[in-house]
Amino acid sequence: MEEPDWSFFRESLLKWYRADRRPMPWKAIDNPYHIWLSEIILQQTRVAQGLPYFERFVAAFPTVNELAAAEDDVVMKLWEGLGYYSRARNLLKAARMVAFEFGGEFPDTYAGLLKLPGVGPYTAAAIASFAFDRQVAVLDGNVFRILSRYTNDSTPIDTGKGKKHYQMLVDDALGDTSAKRFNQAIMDFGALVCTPKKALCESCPMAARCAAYRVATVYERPLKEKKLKRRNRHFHYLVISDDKERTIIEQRLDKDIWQNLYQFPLLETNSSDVETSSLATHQDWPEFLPAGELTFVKRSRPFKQQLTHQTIMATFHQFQWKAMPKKVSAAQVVKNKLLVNFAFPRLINKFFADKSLLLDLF
DNA sequence: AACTCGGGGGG
DNA sequence: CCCCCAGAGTT
Repeated sequence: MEEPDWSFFRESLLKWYRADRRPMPWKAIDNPYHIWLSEIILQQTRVAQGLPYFERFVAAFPTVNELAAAEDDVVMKLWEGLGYYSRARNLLKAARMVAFEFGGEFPDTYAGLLKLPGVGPYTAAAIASFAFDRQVAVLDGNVFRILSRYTNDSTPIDTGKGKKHYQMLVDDALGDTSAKRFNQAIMDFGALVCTPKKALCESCPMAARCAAYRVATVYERPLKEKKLKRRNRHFHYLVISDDKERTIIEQRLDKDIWQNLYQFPLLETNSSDVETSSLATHQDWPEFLPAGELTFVKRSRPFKQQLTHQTIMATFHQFQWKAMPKKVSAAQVVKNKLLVNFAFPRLINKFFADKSLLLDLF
């Protein structure tokens, strides 16, 4: 096997690249706060999906010091709907670290950045190069795909060995050109030309020396060795309102999906085929809820939410409780109009959006 | 090393 | 239905 021609790769890439191919608001200005924020938002997230969130965060918190002073729930609400909520929790931790321990200044080295919560190898390299012009190459999904194709490499990318291997390759590919420019270029190239499914090989400037293109294995690269496992879960939410237009919600604090978000009191069962009347005998039925005082109102259709590692089927059981106390255990009794201030999973917001189900409780 | 953490877009 | 997306943290 012949040695990959990295100088050809590099020169073709940089010749192809222009900053305006994918305009992004944080590209133009070397503001470490903006660059850090954008990189956290874009982890496992498409630019089109993350962009509005970036704009809203910058508008709400123009500086890292202002973000650091924010309340947790406010940040979670801004993050609502974007997924991977540990990013929002770590975002706030890191902001407070920068603001209160580093005097509002981000670390300006790869190793220093790596110590921030939520900043791993990719993000540290991205910030170090984009904000501080450090000579480090990024290794993200685009880079795995491009390099495994260019070298027709069958090394799986989802192992420790694979990650080290491709880090070596991208370091070779980078050479001594500006990492700041190279990193932008290679990720734009992956998003616009060397895409996962319909790559533009016919107009690719590197096709002449792309090993996978030569032997028609482009769509077999990169290789993964692990298979995805999914589990099914069945949620039954208790939507309990009173005649003063208040509803009971609680915060998810367990180590599970949607940590720190809010929800209605939840019962989980082994199937969706459960009578509403049988829920009162569920072992997790809240102690503060006197089943006898609840008037059943309506049961929703099943709502399906497909996540990466689980498929969730949810049913919403609406009840009326006449003599609802002001506080119920650790849960909260909230005016319906104020529910918009709390961050909910998409699944629950879909229920809110389906007004035909609400039957003038909301 | 294996597992878990969301949600949306495209084929 | 599947896979992938400017990955990271925990076990």
